[in-house]
Amino acid sequence: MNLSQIELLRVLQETNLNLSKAAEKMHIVQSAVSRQLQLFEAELGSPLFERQGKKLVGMTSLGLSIMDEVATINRAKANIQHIASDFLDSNKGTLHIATTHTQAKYFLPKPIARFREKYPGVNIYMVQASPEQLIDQLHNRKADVAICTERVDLVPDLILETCYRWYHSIVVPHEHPLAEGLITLERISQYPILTYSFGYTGRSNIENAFNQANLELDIILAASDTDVIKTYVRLGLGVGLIAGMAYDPIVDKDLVARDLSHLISSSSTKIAYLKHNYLPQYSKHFIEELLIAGKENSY
Amino acid sequence: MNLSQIELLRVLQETNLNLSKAAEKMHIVQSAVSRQLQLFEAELGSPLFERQGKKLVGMTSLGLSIMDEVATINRAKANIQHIASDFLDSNKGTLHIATTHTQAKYFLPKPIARFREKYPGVNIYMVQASPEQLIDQLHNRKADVAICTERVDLVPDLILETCYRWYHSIVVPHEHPLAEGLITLERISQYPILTYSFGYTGRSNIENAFNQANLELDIILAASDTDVIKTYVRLGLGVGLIAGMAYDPIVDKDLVARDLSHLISSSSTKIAYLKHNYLPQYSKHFIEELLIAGKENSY
DNA sequence: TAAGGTTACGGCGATCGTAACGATC
DNA sequence: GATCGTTACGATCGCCGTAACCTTA
Repeated sequence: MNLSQIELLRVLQETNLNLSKAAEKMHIVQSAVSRQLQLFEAELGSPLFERQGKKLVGMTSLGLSIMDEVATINRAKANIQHIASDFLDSNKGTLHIATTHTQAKYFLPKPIARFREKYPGVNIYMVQASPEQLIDQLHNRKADVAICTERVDLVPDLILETCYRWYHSIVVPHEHPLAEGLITLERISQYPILTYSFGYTGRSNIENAFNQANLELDIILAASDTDVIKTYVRLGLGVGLIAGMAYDPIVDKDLVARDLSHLISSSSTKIAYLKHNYLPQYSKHFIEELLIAGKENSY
Repeated sequence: MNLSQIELLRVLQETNLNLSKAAEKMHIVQSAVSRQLQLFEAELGSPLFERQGKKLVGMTSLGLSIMDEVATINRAKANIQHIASDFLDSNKGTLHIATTHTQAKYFLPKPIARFREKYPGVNIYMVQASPEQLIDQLHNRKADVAICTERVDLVPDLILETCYRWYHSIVVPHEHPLAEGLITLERISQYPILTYSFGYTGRSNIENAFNQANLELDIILAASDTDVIKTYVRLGLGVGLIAGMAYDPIVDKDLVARDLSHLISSSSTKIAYLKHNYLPQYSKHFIEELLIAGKENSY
């Protein structure tokens, strides 16, 4: 058994059990891959893959039952390499952050600024993506840390930390009826709504609140991006239902924000990163900064 | 990086960083080990070991920080091998049980008999040892499962399952004053005591009970073995303070057992096995049998 | 000087690449 | 015949063992 054989198993999974593709990925010729697989199976004493003729069409139960261990070894190997390269120059490196537009624009600026002060040598790459993509980014190791609100529960091999809690608000032009008076779900539901796309920024909490009150929402625009929503609110298309922190009293002074904390339950923005994955010191520090910034926030 | 280099790191730890001993353990010459270590350090870019002259005297912080991953890889590798050899003939194999005398004699016979009925092809090796040794047996992979009462809490990388709870009893000859009347700690403390050695079979619970009552015990004999205790009780040396389940109404009919459940808090016998360690199907079944037998017991 | 570690060098074996072949769609 | 996998064979590179050498208790 050797590490390239272990790696081969991983690559084979990624290539739908195609030996030729796997060989390409591993920068060796296909025949070498074929032999290595045979050698490994011979060493273990029984096949790891089901074959139809010569084609690999699936894994044997033995193959399946060792894949956990295979993944563990590959993870640990990558971790060793990261730890070592990290050690060489501990304050240089790259931090990959995956997040959604709302977080990137309204929450991250402060913690990122603080982080850059402390680690000026670390390059920051920010990837914007949908909540589901965020998790893929982590799994593909394209991101070290993800920050988002929805769809991150119940994913195993992720570590989740609640960063901060916040409430939704509505935003309307000053002359809109909802700019005045007591806000209720009933009143809101009488107007066309502009809010986040499904799966974004606490959208599910919005759904739940109105569903429970047996009210239907007339969502005429769904965007993944608060700025788009605000733009169309300004045009008078309807009521913007956005994250409270996305209202800026200065920039948005032509709009009125009304807090909905009594109507829609709080959403929590979370920090997610891979379990069993080595994070360099500066990444851990960044997470610290996020948590601190989260505590300072009170939207 | 390759698996033997990873293994080398483990072996070096076990040999107090002695390259020659490590080479011996790995069945290669010392110069090969020296070179492999250099190659690995070169690959990672910085040394893993502190050196005084040429001698290895400790690990660098890099070395220390990768040892977790190293251990993980070694574990996973061993697991793969176990899973595979297990797969070859799933109902043959060997089950190594580490336990103390009391468990071996009074608790294990029934679950082991049941286990043998279901897996007649599995050889059972039982190692008797002190509670501390039990844990070493697990870590050294000399045992798959350990069953014992004391000293197993707070050890990381062990999985613990409570098997059953039991109480202490005293045993005395029929003519002894304690054979009659209400049993109290005060009464017991007036006689010479024969009980378990320190660290064995709930001994710490005994200590605690008498300490809290501000009573001193005159322990004139401490054995790791209930039979020794009973033998000397028969000779009239004093009061035997033993695990309740170690009194056999038939074999020990010349002795009287008095329950102490109202005086000494219950002890719990636990099943311990290594986290992250592959156990074959039959071993898991054995643990099931232990839990079942534990539930049936009511000492 | 014994014990532990490094360096130099030759040889062997593991693994790769080339290439021809076999199977399956 | 295109794709995918296996087998054969020669070449290469990695790794081991021998052996001489260095260093420190």
